[in-house]
Amino acid sequence: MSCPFKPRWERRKDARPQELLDAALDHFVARGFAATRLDDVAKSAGVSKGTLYLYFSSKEELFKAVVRESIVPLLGEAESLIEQYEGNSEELFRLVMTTWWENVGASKLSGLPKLMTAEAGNFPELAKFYQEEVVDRGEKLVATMLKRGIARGEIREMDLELAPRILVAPMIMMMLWKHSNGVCFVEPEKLGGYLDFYIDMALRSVLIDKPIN
Amino acid sequence: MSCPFKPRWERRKDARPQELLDAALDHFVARGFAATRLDDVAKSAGVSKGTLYLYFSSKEELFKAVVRESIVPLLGEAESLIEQYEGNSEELFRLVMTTWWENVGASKLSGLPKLMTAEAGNFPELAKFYQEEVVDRGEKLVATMLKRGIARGEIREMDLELAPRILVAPMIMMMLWKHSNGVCFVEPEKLGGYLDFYIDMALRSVLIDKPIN
Amino acid sequence: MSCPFKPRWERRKDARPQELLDAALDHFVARGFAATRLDDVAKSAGVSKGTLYLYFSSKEELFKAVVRESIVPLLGEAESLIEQYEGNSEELFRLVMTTWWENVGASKLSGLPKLMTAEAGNFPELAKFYQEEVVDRGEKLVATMLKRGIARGEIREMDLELAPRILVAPMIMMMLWKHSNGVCFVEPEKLGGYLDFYIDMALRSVLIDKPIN
Amino acid sequence: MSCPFKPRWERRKDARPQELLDAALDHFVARGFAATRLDDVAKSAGVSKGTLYLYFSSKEELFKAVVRESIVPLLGEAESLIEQYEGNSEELFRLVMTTWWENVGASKLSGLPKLMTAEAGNFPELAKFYQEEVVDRGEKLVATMLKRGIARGEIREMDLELAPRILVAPMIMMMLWKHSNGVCFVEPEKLGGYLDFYIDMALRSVLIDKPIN
DNA sequence: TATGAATGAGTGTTCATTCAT
DNA sequence: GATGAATGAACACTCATTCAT
Repeated sequence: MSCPFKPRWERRKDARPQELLDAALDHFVARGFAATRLDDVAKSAGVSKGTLYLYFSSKEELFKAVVRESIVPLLGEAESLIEQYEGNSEELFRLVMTTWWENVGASKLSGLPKLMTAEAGNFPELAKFYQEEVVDRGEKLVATMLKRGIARGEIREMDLELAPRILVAPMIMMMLWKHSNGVCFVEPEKLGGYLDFYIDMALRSVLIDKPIN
Repeated sequence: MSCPFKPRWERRKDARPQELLDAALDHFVARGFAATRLDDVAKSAGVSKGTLYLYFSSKEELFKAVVRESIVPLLGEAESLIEQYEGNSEELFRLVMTTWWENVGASKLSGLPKLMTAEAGNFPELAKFYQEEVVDRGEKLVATMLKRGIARGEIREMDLELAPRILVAPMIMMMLWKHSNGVCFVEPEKLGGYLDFYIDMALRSVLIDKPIN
Repeated sequence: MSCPFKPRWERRKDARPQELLDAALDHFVARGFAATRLDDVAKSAGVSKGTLYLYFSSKEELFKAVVRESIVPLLGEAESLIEQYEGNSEELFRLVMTTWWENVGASKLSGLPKLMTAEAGNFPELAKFYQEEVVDRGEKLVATMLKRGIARGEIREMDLELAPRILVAPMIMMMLWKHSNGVCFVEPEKLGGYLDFYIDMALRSVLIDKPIN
Repeated sequence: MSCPFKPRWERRKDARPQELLDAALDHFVARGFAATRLDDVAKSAGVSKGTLYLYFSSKEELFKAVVRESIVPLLGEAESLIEQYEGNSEELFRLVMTTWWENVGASKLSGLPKLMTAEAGNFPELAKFYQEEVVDRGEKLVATMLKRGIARGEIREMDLELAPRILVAPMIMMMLWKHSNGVCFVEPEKLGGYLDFYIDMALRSVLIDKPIN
């Protein structure tokens, strides 16, 4: 709280290797919590299984750390971007979503939604954390963007509680596709097309003057 | 004999499989494949663990059966509905999505997308099956609806490969929300609001003449 | 005891189907007691698994019955044959062993030694029964033969406690070979050669005047 | 530390496999493959059940290892003994068989024939391995001994394909007796008598000049 | 008498967790 | 700190046994 750089969850070691979390994220995203073997995580990280326990007291703690550490960098940039932006709503929405996709969707962080979708029921506290730190914050961010557009007369009036989640849904789905091998498979090179199309559709549903594209 | 509580052995073989699949779907959706214990599934279905093996040769086969049996009846209705419909595109879209939500989204079948999202990586063949029998078929259905609207001059020209998936994404997300306890939690009574809002947004993004609503 | 035709173990049903015992013997011989599934035995006999329990109260009882019923016809003939025989020892030995092989070695009863070898440790009472009814009786039979030969001056003096078992060993081994697929495999058509050779060897070791052959 | 009772974790990895194989051999010989519980094997070896899986990937692999590791040291000595021997055939045969009995028959390795007899049908590949590495090699060894005796004019001409197996049969049977509790039971102290008697009988059947004994 | 669906104890196997080194 | 052998609870799966029909 008073320490601005220390997240609320306790670090056991300051030098807690990021490699472990990286390796763990890969496996958790690919196979889910239960099906992930710590043996495999350890092997991927190039350490022994016992070493994992030097940094995380259990598989569950490792999982929580993976999620929490992954979440940190997610939303900060976008929030400040919106606050400072001076252009019109269409450009802002395009910029935010494109940046989001480049920074998150294209990185391994895109696995988080899949992870939380699959495991929320098994990790209620973690789900709550995710809900607050990502979902709520993300929706507030979009609501801010919409409110700004309405104030500028670029975006029509609408229910600002419902709109963000519906508006963002396709973006989330695109991240799920990336990690649902075979289901809703989209060739990586086509994802860009989906992104543009999605932005276009979203703008058409909120802008007063439809974009030309 | 006259006892109102049927003794265990009196259950009919014909009724069993569906009871088992129902119980299994509940557990698989709630906990995922690996974390689901067959003991629990059996208990939920009111049978012993051994009985499961009379009907499904392994946990994996049970899982596959759950997915396959759940989706078969899903899409037929919608397909014939579209074929026969004579009204305009807005009404058709509203009808299809509302019906879909009532039949699928509001039932336990809504758990399937979560299941496949979480487990696709662990069951490649099943993922392929799901992709072909559900995803592809569902998208074709939406594409047909759009094509029909374009022909009738009600819907604008658009990329019919990209549009269905983007258009449908919020509907899928709504189903995921239902089963991601805590994450994106939506109070059940609010889901109706989301549904209407979603339909409105979707229509705005495709109709030539915006709906009034 | 007082009933000359009723063996000492109790029959549960007079009409106890021989088919069940036959099928069971096949499986027990082929796979051993523990690895034999009653499902398979039932299927081989063309009945349901439940039917087995109409005739045998447990797998163990079935096994015992198989062994006991199989043993019955084993030794009676040979005993009376020896008693009545009037020729010389060489001819008698040849006759007894050849007959034995034709009646037992060539039939499915040849599986008994394998069965008892494998399961004696798990069925002590059955082992005792087999020991008394087959082994001891068989050795006494051979001892009688030898004693007769010694009295007739055809066979050398020897330890009549040790000799029978050693003398008969190769015959037992030949029965084991038949049922030890792959181990000590002997082509069926060669077994006859082994039989003749064995008889010749045995006679050489006991006759005072070596046979010519 | 200075505690005379070694704590569990201090056992060396190198020593483990052989301890496990020893314990497993005991149980497999006593009860057969199917009836042997890995729990019991582990307990006999003083480890937990899971430890077995550090060394053998399955019960079947453990069984195979037991057989394979047991036979390696079996035949080498006898082969070189025969090659170098300079005395007459009677002495050689006595020496080989006596040594064999001391080294194999009197050790727990004597359980192998029983094991293979009982389980050959369930492990075809293992049976083949045993046949080639033990049975064939053993018979070749005896054939060599006989050929040598024939060349020296001490042993009569005979079919060298049939003779070894028949000649050796009683020795094998003696090993089976040891492990067929109750069937053909021979008091341990009498086995020596059987051995001498067997050697005498065997020699009488092959030597040109009968031994005096 | 015969059936076969149902049971549940038993066992092979996995894997998170521990701990002496 | 790091290791990896060892543990044992947990769980998938089997199969002898039961019993209403």
